[in-house]
Amino acid sequence: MRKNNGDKRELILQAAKKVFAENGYHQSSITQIASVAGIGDGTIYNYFQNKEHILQTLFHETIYNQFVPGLQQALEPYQDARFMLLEIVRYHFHFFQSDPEAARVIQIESRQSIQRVREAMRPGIRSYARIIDATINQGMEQQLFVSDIPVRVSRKMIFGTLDEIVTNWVLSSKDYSLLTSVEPAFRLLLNALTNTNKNPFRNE
Amino acid sequence: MRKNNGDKRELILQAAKKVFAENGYHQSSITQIASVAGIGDGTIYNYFQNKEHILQTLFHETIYNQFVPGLQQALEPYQDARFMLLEIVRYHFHFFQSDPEAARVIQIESRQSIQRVREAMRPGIRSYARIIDATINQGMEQQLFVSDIPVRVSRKMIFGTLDEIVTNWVLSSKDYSLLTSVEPAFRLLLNALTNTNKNPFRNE
Amino acid sequence: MRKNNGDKRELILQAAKKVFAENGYHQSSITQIASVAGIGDGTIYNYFQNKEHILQTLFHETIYNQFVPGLQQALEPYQDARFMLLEIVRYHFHFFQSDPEAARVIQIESRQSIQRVREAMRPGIRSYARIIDATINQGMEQQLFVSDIPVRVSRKMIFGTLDEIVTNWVLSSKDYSLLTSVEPAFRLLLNALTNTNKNPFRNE
Amino acid sequence: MRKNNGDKRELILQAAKKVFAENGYHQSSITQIASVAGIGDGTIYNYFQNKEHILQTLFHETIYNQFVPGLQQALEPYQDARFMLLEIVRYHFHFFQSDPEAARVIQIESRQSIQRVREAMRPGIRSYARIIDATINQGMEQQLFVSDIPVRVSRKMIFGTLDEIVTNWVLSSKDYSLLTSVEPAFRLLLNALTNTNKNPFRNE
DNA sequence: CATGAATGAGTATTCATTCAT
DNA sequence: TATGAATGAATACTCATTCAT
Repeated sequence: MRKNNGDKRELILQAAKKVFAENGYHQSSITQIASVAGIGDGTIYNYFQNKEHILQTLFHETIYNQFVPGLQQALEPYQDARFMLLEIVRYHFHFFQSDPEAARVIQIESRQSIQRVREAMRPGIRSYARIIDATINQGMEQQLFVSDIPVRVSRKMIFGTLDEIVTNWVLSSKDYSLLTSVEPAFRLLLNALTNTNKNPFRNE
Repeated sequence: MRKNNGDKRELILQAAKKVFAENGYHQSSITQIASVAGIGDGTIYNYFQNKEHILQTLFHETIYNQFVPGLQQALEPYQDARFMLLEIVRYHFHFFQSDPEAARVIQIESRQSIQRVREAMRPGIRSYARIIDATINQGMEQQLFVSDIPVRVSRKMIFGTLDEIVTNWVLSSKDYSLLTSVEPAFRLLLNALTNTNKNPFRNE
Repeated sequence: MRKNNGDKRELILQAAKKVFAENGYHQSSITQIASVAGIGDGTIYNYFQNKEHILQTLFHETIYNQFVPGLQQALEPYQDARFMLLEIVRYHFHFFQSDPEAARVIQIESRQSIQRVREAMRPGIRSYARIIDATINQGMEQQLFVSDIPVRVSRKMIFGTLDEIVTNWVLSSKDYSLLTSVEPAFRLLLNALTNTNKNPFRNE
Repeated sequence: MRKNNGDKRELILQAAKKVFAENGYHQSSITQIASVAGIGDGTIYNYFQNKEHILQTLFHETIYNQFVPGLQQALEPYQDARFMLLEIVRYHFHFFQSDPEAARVIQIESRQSIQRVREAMRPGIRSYARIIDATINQGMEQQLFVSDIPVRVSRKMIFGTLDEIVTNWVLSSKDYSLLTSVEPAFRLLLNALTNTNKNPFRNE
C-alpha cells in the first residue's frame, strides 16, 4: 500500500524535525530519530538514503511544499504591492511562529556548511525569492516603490530583515509573539521601498 | 622566550580559519588544522582546550577584537547619523570582503546549534548591536530618523540586510565586489529610517 | 532471537580474560579483545559501557558468580570446621589452577588503583570473607579453634596465605601443581588456629 | 657536584611516591610529578630513563635499600627464632605504618602487570624472603618450629599474612594503628609454626 | 644541568550504515 | 517491509619523551 509508505515517511520527517530542533543536526543520531518515531533504525533507510537526506527533505518539504504554496495562496487576493508586502511579512512570521520546531531547524541548520544540504534548500528559496521579486516589480510598475534600487538588493533586505527577526525569536525564550513585529517591520520595509527622499543628505 | 607562543597561537587560528572556511567546522579535523599550520596535532592543545575552543576564539577575536574596534574607529569622524549609517554599511562590506575566509566562517558557522559556540559570539554581536542602536538613537535625536519604530526592529533590519547580502556573496563565486552593494543597500536603509508614510496605504 | 546476545557477551568476557591475562589491563586494547573475540570493535560497546566495565564484570562474575557459589556447595557436606578449612584450601587452589587465565587477571589486576574497579570486586570478596569467618566461628564454637584471636585477623591470615601462594604460582612458570600446596598450607593454618601457646616464649 | 645530583634524584622519587600513592601509576603523569617536585618535566629524564624506571627505582630503594637493611639491623639483637618472628611482624607493620605513601605504592602498584616493574622488586623481595627463611630454619634448628612443613610454604604464609593485613589497612581509612595487629598476627603465625598437633584431626 | 614547548604515536569511543532474519 | 545487532571507519585528545635554548 502506498498509504502506509507515505505515513511512515512523514513519521520519520516529523521525528527528525523534533530531534534536529532539540539538538541540532550534528548532535542528533539516527537512533534518536528512530526512537522518537517509534520504529527501528534500519527502517529509516527504506525511506531515506542517509541522514543528510532527511535534513534535505525536511528543508525541501517545508519551504518548497509548505511555505511557498501557502504564501502564494495568501497573496492571491491582493493587487496592491504594498498589501502584498504586508502579507509577506505577516505570513513569514505566522508560518514560523506556528511551527517553532521547523523554525529552529530552518533558521539554525539551514546554513549548513555541507554543500549538498544547502543545495536542497535552493528550489524553495528561489521560489520565495521569485515571489518577493515579483512583488517588488509589481510595486515599481504601480509606481509605489522606488525604481532606482536593484530588485535583487531590495529582496535581500526584505528576506534578511525577516530572517534576522525570526532567528532572534528562535534563539530567544520565545516568550513574545512574532506577530508583534509585523507592523514595525512592514513599516520599515515599506519606507525603504517608498521613494520620497530625492537627496539622501538633504538639509531641509 | 615567549615570542613563539604568541606566534603559534595566531598560526593555529589562521590555519583553523582556512580549514573551517573550506570544509566547515564539523567536517574539519584537528589533524588537518595542524597540518596546515605545519605543526603537530598535540601542539594545538598547548594553546586551545579543544576543537570547539578554537572556533570560539576565532569568533571572538574576529568580531570583538577586530570588527568592532575597527568600526568604532571608522565612525569617529562622523556626527550626522546618516553618514554613520553609510559608514556602517561600507565598513561591514569592506571588512568581510577583505577577509573572505573569516567571512565564510562567521557567516556559515556562526549559527552553530552548539550553545557554547553561540555564546562565544555574543559579546561581539552585542557590541555591534550597541553601535547600531546608538547610531539609530542619534539619528532620532537629530530628527533625521523616524521615531515611531522600535530601535530594536530597525537594528535587526540593518543587521539582517547586511548579513543577508554578505551571506549571498560568501556563498556565490565571489566574482563581484561587495562594495557595489554599498550604495543601494544604504539608500534602502536610509529610506527605511527617514521616509514618513503617515498613511502607508494612501492613494495620493 | 536473544540467544546470540548471551553468547556474545560471554564471548567478549572470555576474550577479555585471555587478553588481560596476557598483557594486563592497561596494556590491552579494545581492538585486541575484539580481534580475539572475532567481532568488531563496536560490538563490544553493545554489551559493555566501556573498557573498565569489562574488567569489573570479569571480576564480579568470576568471584561472585563462580568462585563463591562453588565454594558454598563444596563446603555443604562438612560439619567439622577443620574439614571445612581443608576444603577451603583445596577449593581455592583447585579453582585457580583450573582457570589460570582467570587466576592471572584476578591476582594481578585486582589491586587496581582505580577505585571503581576495586569496588566491583567487593561483593565477591565480602562473600568469601563471610564464608571464612563463618568457618572460623564454627571452629571456635566447636572448641576446635583458639578463641583468643580476633576472627578478622585469622581470616586475613587464611586469605593472605592462600592468595600469596596462588600469586607466586601465577607468576611462576606454573610447572608445578598448586594442589601440592594443599597439605602443607592446611597444616600450617590448622596449627595456627588450634595450637595453644599460652606462653609463647616458654622454655619447656 | 654529586650532592645536588643526589638531592634532585631523591626529590623526584619523593614526588613520584606522593603522586603514585594518590592516583596510581597509570593515572599519574610526568608533568604531575615534575610539578610536585618543583622542577621541569625534562629534568626528570636526566635522572631516570622513563616513567617506568621511576617506579622501579622507588620499589628497589624502598624495599632493598630501606626495608631490608632496617630489618636486618632490627633482628641483630635476637637469637631465639620466636623473638625474631615477633620482630619481623612488628617491623613490617611499623615500617609501612610510618610511611603510608610508600605503603600504598608498594601494596597497590607492586602487582603491576608490567614484567619489568615486577622484576625490579625481586632483589628486595628475595632478600626479605631469605631473612624469613633463615628465621624459620633457625627456629627449626632450635627445635621451636615444626620441621615437616616446607620452609617455602611457611614463608609464604608469613609474608602473605602480613601483606594482607597491610593491604587492608592501606585501603581502609587508616583510622586504626597497624601495630594493634602485631600481637594477634604474631600469635597466629607462631601457632602455625609450633608443632604440637601430631594428628591434625585428632578427637581428644 | 635545567627547561618546557613541541611532538605524534596510540586508543577508547561513537554512530551512520548494512544485512541476515 | 521492518528490524536492530553488528560493523569498522573516523577522530579528538593524552602524555611520555625529545631537544633546542
